[in-house]
Amino acid sequence: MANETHALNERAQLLLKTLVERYIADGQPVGSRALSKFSGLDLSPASIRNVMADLEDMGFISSPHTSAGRIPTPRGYRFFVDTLLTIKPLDRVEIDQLEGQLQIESTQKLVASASQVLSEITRFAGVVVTPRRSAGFRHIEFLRLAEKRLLLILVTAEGDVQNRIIQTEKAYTPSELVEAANILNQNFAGCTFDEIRRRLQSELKQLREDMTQLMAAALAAGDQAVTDSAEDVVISGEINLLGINDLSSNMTKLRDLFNLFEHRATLLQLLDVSSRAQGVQIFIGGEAGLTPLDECSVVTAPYEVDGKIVGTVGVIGPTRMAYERVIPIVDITAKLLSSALTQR
Amino acid sequence: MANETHALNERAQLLLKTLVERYIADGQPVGSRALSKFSGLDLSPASIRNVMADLEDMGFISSPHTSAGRIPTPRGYRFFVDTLLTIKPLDRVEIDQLEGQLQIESTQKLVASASQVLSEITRFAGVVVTPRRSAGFRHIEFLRLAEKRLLLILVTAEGDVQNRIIQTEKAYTPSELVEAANILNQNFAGCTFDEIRRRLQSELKQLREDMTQLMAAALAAGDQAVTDSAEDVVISGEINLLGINDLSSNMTKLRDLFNLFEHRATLLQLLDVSSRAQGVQIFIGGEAGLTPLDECSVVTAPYEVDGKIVGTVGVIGPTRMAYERVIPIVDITAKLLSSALTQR
DNA sequence: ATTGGCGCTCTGCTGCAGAGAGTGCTGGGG
DNA sequence: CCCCAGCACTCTCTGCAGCAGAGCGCCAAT
Repeated sequence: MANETHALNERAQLLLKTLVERYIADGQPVGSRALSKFSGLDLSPASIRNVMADLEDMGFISSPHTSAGRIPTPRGYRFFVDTLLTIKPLDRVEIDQLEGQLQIESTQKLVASASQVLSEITRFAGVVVTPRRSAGFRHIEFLRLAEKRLLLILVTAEGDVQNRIIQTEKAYTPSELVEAANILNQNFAGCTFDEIRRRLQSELKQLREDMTQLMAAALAAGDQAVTDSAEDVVISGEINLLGINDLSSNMTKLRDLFNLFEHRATLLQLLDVSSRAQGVQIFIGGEAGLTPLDECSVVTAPYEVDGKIVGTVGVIGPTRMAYERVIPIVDITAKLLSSALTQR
Repeated sequence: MANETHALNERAQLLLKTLVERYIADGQPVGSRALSKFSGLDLSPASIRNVMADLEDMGFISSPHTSAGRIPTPRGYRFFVDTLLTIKPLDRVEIDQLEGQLQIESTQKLVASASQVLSEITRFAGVVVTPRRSAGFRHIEFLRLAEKRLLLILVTAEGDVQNRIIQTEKAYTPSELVEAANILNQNFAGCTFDEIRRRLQSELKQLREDMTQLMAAALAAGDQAVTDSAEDVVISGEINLLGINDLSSNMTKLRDLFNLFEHRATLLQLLDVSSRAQGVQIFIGGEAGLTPLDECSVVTAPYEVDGKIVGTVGVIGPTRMAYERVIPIVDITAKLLSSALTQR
């Protein structure tokens, strides 16, 4: 008995597979009768019951109460997705549809639309971790708005634009502004902002005093750009989860879940794990160590720019989800995102 | 009887007031006994019952069933907030706290933080309609990223910055880019984009052909800027509403409500009404004509820039909310927002 | 006009019985 | 040794009845 714990013969596997499939399909505990009908095995319910008892002993399924059918345990789901699941690839039409909804105008829009399309197509919540980037300096521009008010425009090496309005103590002439911009553009293009800060400090004496305020503003904007380019999580379609019976039956749990969504840092930590692996990863129930996700699963896949992993896309839905559908969707979305980002 | 319909004597008013207050406080239907205890009127429950019957006839209160107490009808709430409510102004500390949480770095952040602070302080959902602005052209810049890739930076008259990456067919030289920018900057500063389009069209022949693609891109960015500066609604703290029993007992209604939140246009329409009036406005239940808001109230106030109303702030919560607290909060927030925006 | 008292009504809880679903177990057959 | 029909058992769910609690409406007395 004990040495059988990890040996699942073919029949048991097939039964587990159909049980999980049936349960995912209609959310009701699955009884021996149903299983004997749908397994295709031509076994009587009585025989099936024996196998089910074994599966229960091994911790793959459990019964909510004596006279109900069986439902998969987290471990059962785990085994299911790891070895039993047959995923059918998306057909061309679906991929095109997916691709068509990505908005490639800007990185931000791309990420936001990816998250949204994931939520729309799966009817669960879509999440995307924004790309990690190392903001470097490329170009700066000072624009006169009013006598002592300037618009500062800063372009990072990655092509992100940062802009802010600054109040100055002195009224700069256009040529002074051009000069200040030139100093930065010609000497520091390609540098990180820390480098610029260091080098400016050592060369500070050589700068006219009225230039320093502009330089300081530029560096502040640069720091902001660095902060903005830090990782963040974009979530869409949380509302979809309101409609899922598995989750919304328990109001307190539902609230915990939504609180988690507001707590970006925690979520980020979870999703970052996924970016260390290749390909689609699945977290079932509280596997990630987060209690609010008890009844949820998270399906993630990393995406990359120029072959380097820079972020993660994913879907958060009930553990009872159609994995064979969600997995390829997440997979393809990650790939589409990668290629869209690499093109730019 | 009939001519009494609109005459509420003082006693009836006091009783209605305490009834609504008690109901708001603990959410239970209020019976005659409770009312006789809390009204301070030294009347027996039996007498109170008579008055309550009158109030029910007049449509101010109703009973969920025979042997329950009474709860206010929408009309009862209406009368309550219009004539019975005594609001206590916020004390200095609360105002300072409110003001301290507004982020004045940029208009966007300001609006977002206003919405957030409203939701945090009331524990309901905060909404802010972004300021109406008429995007005009001020300045443009073309920046070379790669051989056939440009970064276009467009500054509107209001100081908003629009930027986008464009693929060009031809590889422009830096001087060509400067030239294109100059054409626009020198001839069209201050114009609307429609004007620019019209005038460009008539002068098209005089432009070198290679300039037209740049101009087209500039106009496209301009249109985008106009679109971006259109009104939009920022909502925060929707999650708070999950915790409200009045709302979350009814899953379907809750979902309808959250769907409404996603449907910006409808919400915008509702909130725009408020910007036609001066001061705080209150919509009770479905008064606004939106069924998803049946159990909700919306408290709004317009905010202004330089004396002109440009948007609306507000709170969406259950009809059973502490109006005497929410009203001054919304009021002050609108004022703080006005002054923060006027300063810039 | 106010009020105490009485009867009425409606909800919510509890206990109970019967139906339905599904299991575990046992003993007989291939 | 595997399979399976049959049977007793367990648990949930539903409907029903009874009962207590809360509150009202009405009426007659003050």
